[in-house]
Amino acid sequence: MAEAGDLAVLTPFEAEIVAVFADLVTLLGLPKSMGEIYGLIFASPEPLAFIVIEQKLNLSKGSVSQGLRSLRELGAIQAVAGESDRRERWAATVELRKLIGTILRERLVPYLERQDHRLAKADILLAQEAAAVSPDQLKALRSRLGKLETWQSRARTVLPLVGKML
Amino acid sequence: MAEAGDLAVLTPFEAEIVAVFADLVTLLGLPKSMGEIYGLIFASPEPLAFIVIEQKLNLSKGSVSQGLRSLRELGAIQAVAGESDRRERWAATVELRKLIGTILRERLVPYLERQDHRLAKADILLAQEAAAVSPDQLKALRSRLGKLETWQSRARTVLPLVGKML
DNA sequence: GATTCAGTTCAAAATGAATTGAAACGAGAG
DNA sequence: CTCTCGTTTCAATTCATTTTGAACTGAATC
Repeated sequence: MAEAGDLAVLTPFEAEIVAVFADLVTLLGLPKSMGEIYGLIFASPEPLAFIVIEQKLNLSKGSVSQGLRSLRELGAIQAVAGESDRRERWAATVELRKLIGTILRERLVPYLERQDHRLAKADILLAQEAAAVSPDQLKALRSRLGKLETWQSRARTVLPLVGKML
Repeated sequence: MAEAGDLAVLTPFEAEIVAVFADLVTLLGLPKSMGEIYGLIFASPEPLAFIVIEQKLNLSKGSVSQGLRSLRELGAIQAVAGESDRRERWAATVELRKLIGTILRERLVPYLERQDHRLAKADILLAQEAAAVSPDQLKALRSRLGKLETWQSRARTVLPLVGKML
């Protein structure tokens, strides 16, 4: 797609794929630059060097370095044995199931655990504070807490399922 | 749960539920204060007045006003006919299916549409730029684009489904 | 019709996250 | 051993978002 001397400019195709991932990543609450970097690598048939990414996306060295690191940690990209020079080249992990799985695991699982703790604690606290409210109100509160627990357990069952389907 | 003169302090139970929603809302990329407000209302057997929310959560009038407005727009809370004084009282919409449905609709649907456009455009652009890459590379790119389109269509089918299950 | 009160608005401040860029690093070449 | 080149690190900056608070609105009360 890109010719040798054409390092500094995104092709329209690349730009579109970059936008796709920038948007996805923003939705997930990750830095946009990370999505852009991944998108560019994903849109490239051959592995890309650091400087190419820096120039095409017009990002600072720092951002590129950080972004590559995070993507590596997520398992979204891999280093490919450099050919001629000493520069590293980066290729996309195309199995996105793994990628999405990792993101879910890193964000959603800790989230669900925090919520589990809180709901368990809320159960205890409600029992302790029960005396302070009327029986009717207590019943209403218990019902609400029950609803929260129901959602929580649904989320727990649905989310791994979704992970598998995608 | 709260007695008449006890307006300014969260009970431990309330605090826990507030934290549950603050965290949920943060995960969804909405302002934390919105989650706190909803959580407090959700944790209350009777409708709450503006000033109670302001004091218990220690938020500014501005935040409370904004938060209540957003929650109203989302259908997460409703005004309840004021009894004695002229203050409004707010009650939680406990059907969370609707709430979650609304959030999904407002965030995910527009997102999916943007992505649809981009992928369609990318298809065209790839055809236009086909000449610039080797046949092998072109094949690889087409395959990647195809993968994106597959995920996209899976997301389109899975997400409404999840909305119904939760 | 003036006053009080509940709530809203919006410009400015605060916060927090992402990005930058300069310095440091370290591997390899000479 | 020193120099160069590619990359990383991290403190400072920039940018976006949320929060604040003072001024304002409008409705009910006197």
